[in-house]
Amino acid sequence: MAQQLEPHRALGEKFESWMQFDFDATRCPVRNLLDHIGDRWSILILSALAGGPKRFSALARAVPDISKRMLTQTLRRLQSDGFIDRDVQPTVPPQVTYSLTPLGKSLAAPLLTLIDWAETNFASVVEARQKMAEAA
Amino acid sequence: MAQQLEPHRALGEKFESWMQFDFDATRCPVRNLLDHIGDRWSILILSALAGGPKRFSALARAVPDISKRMLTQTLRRLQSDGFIDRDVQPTVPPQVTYSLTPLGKSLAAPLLTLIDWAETNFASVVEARQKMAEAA
DNA sequence: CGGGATCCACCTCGATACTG
DNA sequence: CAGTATCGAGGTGGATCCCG
Repeated sequence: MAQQLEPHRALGEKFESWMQFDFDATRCPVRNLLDHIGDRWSILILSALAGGPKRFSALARAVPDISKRMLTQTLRRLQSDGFIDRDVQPTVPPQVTYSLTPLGKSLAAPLLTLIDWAETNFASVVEARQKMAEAA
Repeated sequence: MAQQLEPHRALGEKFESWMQFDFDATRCPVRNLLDHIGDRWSILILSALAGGPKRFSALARAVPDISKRMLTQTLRRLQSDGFIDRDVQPTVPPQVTYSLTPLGKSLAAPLLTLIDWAETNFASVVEARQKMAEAA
């Protein structure tokens, strides 16, 4: 067990040709995480919830261009992964509040680090892209 | 300028119905970054290069289940985004070495933080998922 | 060795309509 | 308010073959 957990940093000499071995991405922690929250919406939802519990409609406003379909789907996924809690108040109309679990909060920390990077370095990124475009 | 840069954390009261305003994801730093490196491979490539410059075939070994097509495509993208440099030695056979630019290195830092999280919390994640599955 | 070009299967995702 | 159901376009990405 735990035999092949980090092939992408330990460059092996055991692989000779193109991709002929049984690499299982689901057993690699990084790949596994990325396969679950590496889509377009999960990180956004998690970071929105990092500010505190929010209702379905509040999340929809926080991520303006997400559809109800994708919001629901993403929330279900994050819930089944143990990152968020879903609290339903059976009132009329119903109120459903989502919040981070302890595990979710722990994940949100490095995510917010990444978000901070994006915000503070956005100008540099745009500038770099323009320079690369000019060099064409 | 910079008028609507972070709608997903500042929950506004200015949005009343479903998605009828001109939100441009490319102008949001977080969305912009995610749209560029939020695919299945970019983060893996960047983290592989964080360990130092590597050649094409070395990267292919580092990310075992990527195809040449996707590796090339991802590298081109990261290059045109200013995250990596491409150095071609016109020998026979050719040697092409990729390395992080300063901007790429700066991005790699928060990425490695995330990767660390994945590796140290993998067991907890698996455990959480099993508990959620049982509760079905 | 390090690609490029082409073809095509999947499958994610948005749009739309309906519901308790 | 907070979803579910269905349909269909589009884009991602794998497979394969070729090249300097």
